[in-house]
Amino acid sequence: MRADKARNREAVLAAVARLLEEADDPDEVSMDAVAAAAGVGKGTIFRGFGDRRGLIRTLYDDRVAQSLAPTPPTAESPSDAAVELLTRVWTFKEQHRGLTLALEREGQGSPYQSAGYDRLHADLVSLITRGRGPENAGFLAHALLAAVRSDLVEHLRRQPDGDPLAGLRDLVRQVFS
Amino acid sequence: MRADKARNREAVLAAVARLLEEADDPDEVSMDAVAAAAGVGKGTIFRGFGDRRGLIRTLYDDRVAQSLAPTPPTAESPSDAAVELLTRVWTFKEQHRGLTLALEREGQGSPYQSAGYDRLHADLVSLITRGRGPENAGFLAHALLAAVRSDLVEHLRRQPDGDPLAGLRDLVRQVFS
DNA sequence: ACCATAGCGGACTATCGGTCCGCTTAGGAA
DNA sequence: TTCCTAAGCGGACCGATAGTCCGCTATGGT
Repeated sequence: MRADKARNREAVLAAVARLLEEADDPDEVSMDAVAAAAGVGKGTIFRGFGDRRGLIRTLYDDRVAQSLAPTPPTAESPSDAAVELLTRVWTFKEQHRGLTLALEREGQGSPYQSAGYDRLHADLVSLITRGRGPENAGFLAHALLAAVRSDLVEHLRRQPDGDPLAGLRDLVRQVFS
Repeated sequence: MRADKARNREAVLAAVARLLEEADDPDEVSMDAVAAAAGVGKGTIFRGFGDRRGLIRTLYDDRVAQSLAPTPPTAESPSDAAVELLTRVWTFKEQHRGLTLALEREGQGSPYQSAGYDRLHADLVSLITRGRGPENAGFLAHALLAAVRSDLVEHLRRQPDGDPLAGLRDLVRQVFS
C-alpha cells in the first residue's frame, strides 16, 4: 500500500471518529464534513471504504479490535458470563456513543444484519440454553440484546433513571433464574 | 374546515398507509410518492401535516385510536397485565409494520421521544413496582419495551425463531418473578 | 351571482450520498 | 539522480430527497 493511501486512511478514520463523538446525532456528520476534516477529497473516502456504511463498519471493527478483543474467559456460571458479556457491550456503547449510534442506524436502520449481531446472539443463545434450557432461547437472546441497544444507552445517558448496569444485571439474572 | 381540505387529508393518510405497508423499507416511501398516490400536490401534504414526522405521527395516532383505544381492563396480577400490554403492542406492530417502523425511525432515529413511549413506560414502571418492587423498575420497563421494538418484530417476522409471543410471555414472567 | 380568501400544487431550493475522470505524485527501475 | 508508469487523488458533477414559495383555483358564505 502506498504511503499516502495509508496516511489518508488514518486521517479519515480519525476525523470521522472525532466528528461522530462531537455530534449530537450521527446524521449531522456528512461525508463532505468528514472529507474536509480529514483534509482529503470526498472521492478518497468512497474509494477507500466503499460507502458510508463501509466507513462506519471499518471504524467500528477497528474500535472493537482495540477494546473488546482481549477476552480473558473468567470461567463462571452461564448467568454470570451473560452479565459480563452484556455489561461489556453496554460500556463499549457508552464509550463510543456516536459510533455505535451510527452503526445501528445504518443497515437500513436495523442492527440485526450486522455481522457482529449474529455472533453475539449465538453466544447468548448458547449461554441461555446452558443456564435455563432451550425454551425461547432465541427470543430471550434478542430481548437481552435489545436492552443494550445504543439508542437506549444514549437515552439513559441523557436522562438517567437509576443505575443502568445494576438494572442490566437484575434483568439477566431474572431471565436465567 | 373546507370540504376539499378534509378530502385531501383522508386521501393522503390512506395513500401513505398503503405505501408504507407495501414497501420493504419505510425510507423507500418518498413524500413525492405519497403526493402522487394521493393525487394531491406536495405542498398540500406539508401544509396539512408539517413535515414527514408529522404525517407519520398523525397516521400513527389515528391507527392507535382505532386499534388500541378500547382497553377493557381485565383486572389481573401486575405480571399478567404486563403480558397483556406488551402482547397488544407486539401484535399492533405486526399489523402495522411499515407504519411503526417508520415511526420509530423518525425522531432522529430514536423512539424514546415519542409521546406514546413515555406513557407506556410509566404504565410498565407502575406494574413492575406493584409486582416486584421499585428496584430497577425504570430500567426494566425500558428493557421490556425494547423487546417489542418494531425492527425486532420485523426481524423475527422475516426469519422466525420460535414463537415470539411465547418468548415475550416468558420474558415478562421472569422479570416479575 | 359574486367575491374574499382558504387552500392548492408544482416549480424551485438546499443538501445529501455517491460517481467520474483529468491531474498529481509515489516509488521502483535504470 | 532521473525517469516513467500507474496507483491514487480530489473536487466538479449527478440524481434523489425533504421542505419552501407563490401565483392560481375553487369553495362556500353573503
